[in-house]
Amino acid sequence: MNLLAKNYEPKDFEDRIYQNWMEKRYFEANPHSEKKAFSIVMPPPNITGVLHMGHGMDNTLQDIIVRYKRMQGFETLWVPGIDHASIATEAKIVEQMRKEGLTKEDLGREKFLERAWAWKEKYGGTILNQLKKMGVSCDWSRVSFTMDENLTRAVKKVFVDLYNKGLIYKGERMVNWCPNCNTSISDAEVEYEEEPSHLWHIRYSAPDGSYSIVVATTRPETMLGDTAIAVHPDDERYKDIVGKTVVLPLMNKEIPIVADEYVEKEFGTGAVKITPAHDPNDFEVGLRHNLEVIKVFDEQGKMYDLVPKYQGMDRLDARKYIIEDLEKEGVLVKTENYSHNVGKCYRCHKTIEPYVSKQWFVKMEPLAKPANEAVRRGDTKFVPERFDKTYFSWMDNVKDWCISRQLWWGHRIPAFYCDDCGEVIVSAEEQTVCPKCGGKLRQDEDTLDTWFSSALWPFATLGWPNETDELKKFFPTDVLVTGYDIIFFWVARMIFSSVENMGEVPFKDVLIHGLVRDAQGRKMSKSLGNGVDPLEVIDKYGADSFRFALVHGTSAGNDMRYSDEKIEAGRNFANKLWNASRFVLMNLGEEKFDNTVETHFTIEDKWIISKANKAIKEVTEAMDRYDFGIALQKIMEFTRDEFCDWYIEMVKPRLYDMTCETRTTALVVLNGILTVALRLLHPFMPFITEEIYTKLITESESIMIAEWPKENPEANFELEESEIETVKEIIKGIRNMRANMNVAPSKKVSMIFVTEKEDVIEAGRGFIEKLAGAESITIQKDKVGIPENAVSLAVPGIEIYIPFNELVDIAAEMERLEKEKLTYENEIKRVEKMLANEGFISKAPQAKIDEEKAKKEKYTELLAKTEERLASLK
RNA sequence: GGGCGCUUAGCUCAGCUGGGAGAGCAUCUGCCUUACAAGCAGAGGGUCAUAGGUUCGAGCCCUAUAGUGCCCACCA
Repeated sequence: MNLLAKNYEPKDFEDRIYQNWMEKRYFEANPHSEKKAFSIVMPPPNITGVLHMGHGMDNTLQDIIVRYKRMQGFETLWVPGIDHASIATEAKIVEQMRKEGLTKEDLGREKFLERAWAWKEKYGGTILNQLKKMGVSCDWSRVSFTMDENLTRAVKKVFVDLYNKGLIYKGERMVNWCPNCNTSISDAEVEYEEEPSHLWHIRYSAPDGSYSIVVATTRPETMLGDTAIAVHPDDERYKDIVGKTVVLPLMNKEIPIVADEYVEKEFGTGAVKITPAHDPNDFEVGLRHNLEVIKVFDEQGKMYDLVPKYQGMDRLDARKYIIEDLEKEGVLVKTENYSHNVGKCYRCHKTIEPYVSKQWFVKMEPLAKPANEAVRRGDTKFVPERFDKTYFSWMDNVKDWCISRQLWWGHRIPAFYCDDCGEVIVSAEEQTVCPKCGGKLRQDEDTLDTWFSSALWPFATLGWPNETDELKKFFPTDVLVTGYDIIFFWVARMIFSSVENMGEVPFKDVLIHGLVRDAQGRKMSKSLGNGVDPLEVIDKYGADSFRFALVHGTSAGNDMRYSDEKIEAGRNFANKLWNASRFVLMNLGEEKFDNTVETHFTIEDKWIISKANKAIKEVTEAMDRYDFGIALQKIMEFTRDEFCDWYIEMVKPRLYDMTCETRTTALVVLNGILTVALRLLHPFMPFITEEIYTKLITESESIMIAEWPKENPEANFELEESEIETVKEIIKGIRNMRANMNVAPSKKVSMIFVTEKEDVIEAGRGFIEKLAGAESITIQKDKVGIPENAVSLAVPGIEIYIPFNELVDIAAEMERLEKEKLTYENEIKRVEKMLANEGFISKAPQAKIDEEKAKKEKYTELLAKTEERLASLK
């Protein structure tokens, strides 16, 4: 016998099932399959990472999609992989070395990279193994890494191609410099945080003291590198002194006063100190006025010896001394409190510096244009749609992308320099000898931005630049699933890289999800210590409940709050399903049948079949819209509210009577409907559905490869469906009344039905007896012989009388009836108002009008019955 | 400064193209009914932020306002 364990214990089977799926190689995709392809590439987690809720959300959604499509018969590929995360990993390794008292320089590049690769080997697979606990069905035979051979080949090719097209160039520009990570970073990697600070007003005087000008600055320490003062050309206050000079305090050096439109007359004093080396706007002003670029501090933020006493100080420490000295000199006019945004490194959160430096850039405009056109055409659609605004607002204003990093861990820039003749060679192959002068070549020391390689992910993981079968079969991919926080970092860059290299978009849809927050709505973070560990949750409740919690009641693009209650709701639902299945299996016993078994459907069989058919339709539609919260809701409603609460209860008498002619039919339907529910649920809760499915009578050895249920137009039994719904209404009404009048559930009572619809009552007789506690049921067409003291209720076309005798709590019943009366009256009022409205009658669709008329009729009848009963009780 | 969300039952949130307000949890009442007390049955609870507008009809569409959150820009 295939019985289930008494209790739902996910630990007993989740790992075993996953192992089995792996052994059966269900996750693996075949590029030579005849089946239509469906593909997703996984956003690769960093090799520094451990599984967190964000991964949980992201991969749950992907797995839902992939399992759904696989069941629908697609040749489904989900490519997993990991990212070398250049800056983050290097920082971790440097930190590890620091504890041993070592620096990168001590080790040298080669030894350092050995360590980095060792790190990758050690930690690289950790998160992927953690993902397995969630039940993800990606093709593990195709794990990719952003630095493996093929990706490296792709990176080099793209770099060289873009260089040859003039879309990659090297230049001295103002970049974002992180003095802590010691590298340049891109604009996207800077995060701005508001910080309280001051606005210092400093007076710069004429050489002869005949005039002076006060500037306002938040960065007094950079004044040592001032090479001008700028004012607005139209500013009357300073008109006379433009073109003259002032003396730079502390440096005792004359600098010019220039006029430039960049200056806002209204801000501060209307005069700005210009430090071309340390401010992007000043740099531009400097270019326009041909100003000298004087660096005040070095790459580590340590002061140069412009003024010897500050030499070697950190720039932010030097600030204090400089302010003191300005004060001593009497040129500090005013100190205002001022709060402003400070750029921070998104990796280490230290203040970044605008810094002039020679770096490699990607020219963005020619790449952004066709990519934007493709998205505007709808080649790629964002879900929800509004996120295309995020994409466009970034892409439309994007500046050239600084791609070189002063790091060792990453793709080394394939540029080679000849120190003898200055020749630069960009080549995918290693070059050692200068083709021009025969001199020795040395390779660029820098590596590429991590995102340069992840941008190629959707096609490079499929083998590009080789023309692989995988690429032919699975590219472009179908959907990318990711959080809104990496739309610029990654999504945008994948799109323009793909349009450039592949001539088409990398994916048709981008499904955007929100953040998983804690129960108070705060972002989960290490520093707050409010992060929830998915592995702990899975260990305690199982992966299915975990996945349920991340999807139930959510909608795309919105953040969600995580709480234990949500997990418990999932666990409770799983438990419900478990027990219902246990019931079905117990009754199936040794029974074996296939689809040739003769069946004689009863009314409740037809009802549940019809309901299942509707559920299939609704769930499938929701799945196709990526409306997973809705889909799951529908599945629960069908499984619990219809199948468990009603159908199972209805068929119990047939099951317990071994001589019942339709007993086997009941078993066939129970088995059949349960497998429908399980298949619908499988993408969401893969383990429990598999555990149960494999014990039922089915055609497939695993639910993973079972067919997604299809709607069957022949399985809509409208009549039986509505009759059972009426019976349900009757039972609910009686239960309600009994509860209201405090009649014990065990107390059986006799009932008299007054109706013309005797066949409905006949059909439902057994159910009413069992589920509403009827002792005897009499059906008659008139009210002859109904006892005086009977309470009653009505559903359309049917009146039910129950002689409760002395048990009746008349007051409670009267109260209930009064309330019922009011409800009906209000409904009638509402409908009448609608029907009296000429606009409604003339403009509303006829179907709607008929619907309202029918309602009026129905409620009028019910109201009359209610009033009648009230009168009889008085 | 610009953009995008959110505001619906005590809490957390659904609500598709406008047509009688929903779920989970919590609360109250009654039940250990041979699948399930992680359960069953029943109940209470909402002028859908506010003010206008469009419409026969608005939680849903438009405008404004308030509160709240996020993203971008970066005027020293």
